[in-house]
Amino acid sequence: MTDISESPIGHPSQYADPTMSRSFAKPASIGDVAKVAGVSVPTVSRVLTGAAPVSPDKRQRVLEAIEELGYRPNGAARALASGKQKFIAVMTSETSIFGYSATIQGIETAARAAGYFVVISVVESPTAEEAEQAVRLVLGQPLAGVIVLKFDPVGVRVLEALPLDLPVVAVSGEVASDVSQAVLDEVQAGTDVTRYLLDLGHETVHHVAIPPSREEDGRTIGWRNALEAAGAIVPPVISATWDAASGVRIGRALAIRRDVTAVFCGNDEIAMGLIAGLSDGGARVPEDVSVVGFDDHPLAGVWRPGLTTMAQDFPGLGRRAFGLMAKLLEGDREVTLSTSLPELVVRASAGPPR
Amino acid sequence: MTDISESPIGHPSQYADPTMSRSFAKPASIGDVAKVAGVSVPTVSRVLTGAAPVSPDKRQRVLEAIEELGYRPNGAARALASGKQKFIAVMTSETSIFGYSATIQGIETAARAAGYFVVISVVESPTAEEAEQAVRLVLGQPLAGVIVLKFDPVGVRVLEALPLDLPVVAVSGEVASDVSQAVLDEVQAGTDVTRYLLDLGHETVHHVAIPPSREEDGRTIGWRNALEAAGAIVPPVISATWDAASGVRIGRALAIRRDVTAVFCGNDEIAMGLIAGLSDGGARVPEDVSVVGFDDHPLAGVWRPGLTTMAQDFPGLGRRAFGLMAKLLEGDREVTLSTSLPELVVRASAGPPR
DNA sequence: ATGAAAGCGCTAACAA
DNA sequence: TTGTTAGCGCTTTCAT
Repeated sequence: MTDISESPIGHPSQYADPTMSRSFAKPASIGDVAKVAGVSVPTVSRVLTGAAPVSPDKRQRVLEAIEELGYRPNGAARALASGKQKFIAVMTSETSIFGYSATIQGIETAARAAGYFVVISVVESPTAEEAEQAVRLVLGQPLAGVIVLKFDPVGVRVLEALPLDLPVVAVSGEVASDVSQAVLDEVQAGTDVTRYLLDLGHETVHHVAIPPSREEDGRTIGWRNALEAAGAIVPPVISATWDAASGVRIGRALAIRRDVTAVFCGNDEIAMGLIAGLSDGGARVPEDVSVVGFDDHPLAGVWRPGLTTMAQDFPGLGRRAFGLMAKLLEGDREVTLSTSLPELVVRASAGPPR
Repeated sequence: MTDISESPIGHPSQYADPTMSRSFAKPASIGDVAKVAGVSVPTVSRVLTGAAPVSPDKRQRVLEAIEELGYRPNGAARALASGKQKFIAVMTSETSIFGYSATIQGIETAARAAGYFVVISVVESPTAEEAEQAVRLVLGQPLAGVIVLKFDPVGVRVLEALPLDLPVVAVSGEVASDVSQAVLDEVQAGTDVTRYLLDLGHETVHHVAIPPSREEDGRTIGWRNALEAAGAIVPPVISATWDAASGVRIGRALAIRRDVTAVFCGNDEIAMGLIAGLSDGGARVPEDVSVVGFDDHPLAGVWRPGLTTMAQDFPGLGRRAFGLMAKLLEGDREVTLSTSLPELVVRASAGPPR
């Protein structure tokens, strides 16, 4: 394994005093500032928050005192006294997978613009107990609201465990009627890609599915709908994991089958893996097999052949989710649904059947 | 562009009362619980925190009251009274790029295990003003400490703006002596990959660099060291952006040059782009040009040819960073440095020169 | 084991 | 414009 070394790299002289060495000095409080500036505590508070006007000279003295003492307001006290919290928790099973991280990024961008911070709460397993435990821990923190990423069963469990007497927004997944929700119309999108492949001349389309959030994910449902509407046979769903390597394995297995000419993959990582596995097995893409992905991963355009895929605007999804949260934060309790439709990006991995 | 629809999806009957419809009801406090349970406030606190023993019957009554009222402790009040905060801010310029998100994931995992939550603070531009503003905002929140991702100039600025009278840990970048820091030995790693290519028989190695954190990043320095030590000529550094597409452009340009037989890329996305560009330009990898990457991106093994790369343990880096934070949180002010060495993963994208 | 009292650092309501 | 007085909801002494 990797070597890891750990070593002290210096003892700054200001910490040489043994009485100081074990903890950080107690920070200056608003009272200290008031004393140094020769004003009352609320006056300091007023220059800090701008809640009320302060005469120029006092304001100046306060500012100097703050500078001199290196004063920083205590967030906990502020939150307690004002009743306003600035943290939005994002509860999710994942932070690294493309769709998740891009969505979180969108939430963060919108939250920051509104003066809020995003707190990450990862819940690993989709059991009711773990969801409840995570919710209890999270709600014990000073939070303004919670956004749940419901791309998978973990999100479903978390949302079930969450009391609805505080601002809650769900992202993606099945639409519920009691919570504001930002979603992508994956059913329609799944139908659209499948239709695209059918229109290219393929007799049917095989589907490699991502792990579903409940019974079946929207992409899979859309795929089935399109096939049935076209009177095409509906082949059994092939299940993959979130990992690209599972796509490789499936691709190798598919390479020897003459009956598969078009494959719709539940996401781009799987599609890229599938293409690799297919070519490992001697099948050419798109000449022998057409492959389309889902999401428009940053590497989809760099892949060879360029991956045709359904572009999902995850950052936009995240921003819309925060938009719904912002409404709740303002006191508007109306439950609203924000939907957007993914768009096909045509590159080179799909074409007419051989 | 994408269609976005937004619509109300229901007005739950319990909110029909107009007096309730514009805000959430005031939550139960510990005093309410005490009243219902017929005990004192501190007793409720004791069953909540476990700070002191409580008789079984009172504990039971308290638990029932909590359940009945749907009581949840107020995090801000708790933080203020106890002086203990549970949030660790991670200040970074990015959350989606592989190295960043994998590191944050490692921090989160370790933090969660220790009962802490990660707050994301994104700083977009590497100016002193923006860094100071971001620091001011972040430090106005109830935080236990701050971890700075110093992969780039933004991190450098943020660290400069950060007062050191609270727990601060830096991740990666140049080693400073006044802050605990978790790093990967990128200089050594850069030397190692370059050496690997040289040993394969290449006369020299070209380098496509990622945006550097200050003057030059460690990977580039290591590359130069190896070349100089071997007496090889040092070609000019080729600069790329974080984007894989920049690798494609560079690859196309490089495809027509006979003098480049080996290229060391600053990260895997660029390497994948480079391979795509090279093959677009008619050059074969590794027959005509050997390419190695850096990081071991999740798709590196799925790429064709499989990408030879320096594997960086980002989640481990994040965990080590939190480990240093945990020491500071316990009051140990010793400034320590934790270093680990990336390891070469040999796949198929590099070989002997033609 | 339990309660009374004090106080964490700040903002809000009220006078002046 | 400013200061005084009260809390915010919890934890922490300190008695008992």
